[in-house]
Amino acid sequence: MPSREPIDVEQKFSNDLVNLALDTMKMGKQALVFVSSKKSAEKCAEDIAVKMKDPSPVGDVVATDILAAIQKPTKQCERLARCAVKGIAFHHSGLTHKQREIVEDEFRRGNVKIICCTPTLAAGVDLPAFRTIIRDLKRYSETGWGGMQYIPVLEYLQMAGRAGRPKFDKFGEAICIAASEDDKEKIHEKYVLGEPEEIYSKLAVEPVLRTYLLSLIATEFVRSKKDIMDFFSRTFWAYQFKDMHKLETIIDKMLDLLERYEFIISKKRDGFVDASKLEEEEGRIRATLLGRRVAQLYIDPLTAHHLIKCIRRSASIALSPFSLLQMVSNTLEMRPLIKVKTSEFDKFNEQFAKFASDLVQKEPSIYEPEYDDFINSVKTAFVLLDWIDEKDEEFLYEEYNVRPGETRAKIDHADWLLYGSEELAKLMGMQDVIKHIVKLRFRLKYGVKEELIPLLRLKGIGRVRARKLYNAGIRDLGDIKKADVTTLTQLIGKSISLDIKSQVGEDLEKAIVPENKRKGQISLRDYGEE
DNA sequence: GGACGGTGAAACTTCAGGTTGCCTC
DNA sequence: GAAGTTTCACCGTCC
Repeated sequence: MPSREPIDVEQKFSNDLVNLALDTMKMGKQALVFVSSKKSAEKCAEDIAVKMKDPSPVGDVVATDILAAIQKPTKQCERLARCAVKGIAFHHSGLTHKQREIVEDEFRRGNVKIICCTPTLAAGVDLPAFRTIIRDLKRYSETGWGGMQYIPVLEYLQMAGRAGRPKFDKFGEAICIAASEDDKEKIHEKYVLGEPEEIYSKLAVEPVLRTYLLSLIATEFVRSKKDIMDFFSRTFWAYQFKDMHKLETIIDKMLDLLERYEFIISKKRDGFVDASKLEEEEGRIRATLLGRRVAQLYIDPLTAHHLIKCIRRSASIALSPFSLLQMVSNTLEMRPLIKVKTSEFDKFNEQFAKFASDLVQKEPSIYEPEYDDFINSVKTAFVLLDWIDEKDEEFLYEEYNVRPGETRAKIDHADWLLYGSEELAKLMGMQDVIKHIVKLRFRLKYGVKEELIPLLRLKGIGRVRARKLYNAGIRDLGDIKKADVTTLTQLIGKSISLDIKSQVGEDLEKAIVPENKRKGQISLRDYGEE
């Protein structure tokens, strides 16, 4: 229902967005406000919150929950909590999962009236509101023409589609804010009256094509060039692309690349083949052992190749956590990397100099275009390095300007890529590297220094409790056994003390039979860490 | 006259997000 | 390209 009667909104403040938000609340309704950056989402929420006179009835509780969702609240968390007191919130990828969940749940309960968000909330999350207010229809983009570009109509529809809650409202309102009369015309024409864009096949994206091609070969879904062409000719990509000849050239290029990386072998006529099977074997394409593993791991072959090169090189240097963290950081999968700001450029170059000898990849020249990505990967590695040095989220936010949610996402991705590296190293028979990776993954998972590893084997002991125990001189399972329960209780509380005592085989009460290992915990025993 | 605070213009900086993998003593 | 932040000059007030 694109058109309705004009709505009358009280122009109490100079900020239209604030007026609209207040108007929505006056009606007893809720709204989602879409903006184009994390910073803007936070500022908008704050702008609205400061104009609200009264706190929301359960605002304090929501704020407390938000702060409790993280070990050490950052400025961002405090900002969100301050807004939540007034029933306003912001939502973007910089929030932790728990905080996002709280904001979403409290919005559904009606305790949060307005959420200012980036497009995170447009897709995926089912969170309808009476109104969606779209402040920014332009977004910065480095690709294409650069600068600010109008977002696709499809995206606008995603956002506008959040307006109106099926069970509660008969209709919903999607409101765009225009900066000028010209802008108003443009928005009306492009978005309200416009048609959504055509959908394009994702196969056209190189990393996706590389990955799928290898996986088709690895699973023996295709066995020859002919099979490959048959398969792709039936895809949506080919349907859109039309020019099968050009498409074949692209696929040939990819096959060539995969063969050079030693992920596939194509059998030519001169191979050692039984004469009776010659015809069948001719043109046969197979995945190598390495190629099959890469496909199973679902990492981009280009990334896999980079990891393999680095692992090979690692044999000749003294491998450090930085070596491995930088190695996984400089991959497509870790993008967007944590960016080095203009003002930080010298600082990170200096800091990197101290680690330069640990590098397992070739260092690009400062004048090469790849250097940007490289130095960003160094910064990303530093963030992770500080994380395993037990720095908390607040420190990382202050030092690197990375928000808690972003830190978490980087840790998860790095772990996944390290797992992939571990598997590749196994196939390459690089036992030494594996030892390093396993240890690093463990430290990354819990964010701890090496010395805490023995204590983390215990259920109920994370980075904070392990540190408390360690500082009190209780440094391994033997120390736990010897330690007095009263001492332990003072450090980490009674129930956990009894529990860990039982985990080391001392049943002081009828303790629950402990699991030997936490779910998903990585074993270090094989690697001399007993 | 100097310290201090408030204000506004100018300069500078930065800019969304998502999924994938496992099984190990 | 534009929002948000920082820096800086300028002005008024107070001691």
